[in-house]
Amino acid sequence: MPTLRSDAARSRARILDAARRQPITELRLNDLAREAGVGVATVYRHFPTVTALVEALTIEALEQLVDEARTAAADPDPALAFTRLVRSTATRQLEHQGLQTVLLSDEVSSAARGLRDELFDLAQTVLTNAITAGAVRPDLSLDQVQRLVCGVEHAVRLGDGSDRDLLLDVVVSGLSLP
Amino acid sequence: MPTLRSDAARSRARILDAARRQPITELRLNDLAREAGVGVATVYRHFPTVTALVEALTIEALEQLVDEARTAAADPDPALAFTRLVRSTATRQLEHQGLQTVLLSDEVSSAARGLRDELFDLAQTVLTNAITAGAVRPDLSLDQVQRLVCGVEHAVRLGDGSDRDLLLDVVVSGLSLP
DNA sequence: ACACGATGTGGATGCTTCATCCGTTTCAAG
DNA sequence: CTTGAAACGGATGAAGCATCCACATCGTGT
Repeated sequence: MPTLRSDAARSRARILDAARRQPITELRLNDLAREAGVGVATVYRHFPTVTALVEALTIEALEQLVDEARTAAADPDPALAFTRLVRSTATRQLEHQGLQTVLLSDEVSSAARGLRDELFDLAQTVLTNAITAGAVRPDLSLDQVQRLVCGVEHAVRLGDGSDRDLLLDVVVSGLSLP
Repeated sequence: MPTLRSDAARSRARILDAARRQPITELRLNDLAREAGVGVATVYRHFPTVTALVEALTIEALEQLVDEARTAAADPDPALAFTRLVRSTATRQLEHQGLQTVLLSDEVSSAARGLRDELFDLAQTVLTNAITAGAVRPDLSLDQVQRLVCGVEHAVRLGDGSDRDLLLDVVVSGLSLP
């Protein structure tokens, strides 16, 4: 990746800045350009697709999530490690609406893909350990757990977000063995 | 509601027929008109908004769901009644992608609203009974349960749909008290 | 049977949004 | 300072959406 020219870096920052100021669902690139004080073409040059822009907005959160996953994986108690990881994932996904897209989409940059792969590796280990320890239902794959977390995210978003912990708790206890 | 003229009825049927042939997410009304062999205006006259069309497509499923809810509510075992209702709701929602929209949207016809209200009444009763019987967590509202079901639906859709029962079971056991 | 008002039809049309192209400007290396 | 490469911006065309209105069809009353 070649170093960015100074004006290009300035434009990029302005675009990301403006993008952060509006809900991710109504990202109209044309308006975004006006908002950021740059031309439309500039937006499209920096971010060829909407997904690319979303990825740039959420890569930081993804890094943070990977960090938290590492910490969770280091927890000696497999059950605790699992619930911590699930909670972290849900929390980050709720804070950054684009994260789910990046985690599921195929058209992400190699940087995001790298982080995602690392996250999945960690999560797979944590899940396997939790199952081995008898703390979590053994009939679920990582993919299924991940999708359930996305489902909870969806459920929380349908409300005002205040019952995040409660809904998450329902699913976590559903995943756990008594 | 005045009786439909014969040609109007024919057009309406054609439109609904064509609409059923494509995924609800990509309902482009213009193409739909061509597909159905009618003019664009005809589509818009019969169904002023996309939601109106979706509602027409799913009202039958909604009626069926209300029926199932009545049956479930009649079950003498409160716990069984609850899980049956949850399963019915999830199943119907998965079969008819538009159902969730109709259940949550504000801009539905009075017919749909009536059915929906009846469904919610039944569901509220079933939930209250299940809680009273000690079968279900007492700290959840009907709205929260409904949203969780929508969440499961979302999770199933993210996959190929084959693990519907499994994912649903996770949430149901999360809702249940041991 | 038929005439006529009411109801329904179809596609041309204008409007909004999206994304690309290309002439002009800005940067920074030599 | 010169120069070529990189970036900029807005005009532009393509695409979807929903409306409008001139014409066709229905079915009722005579």
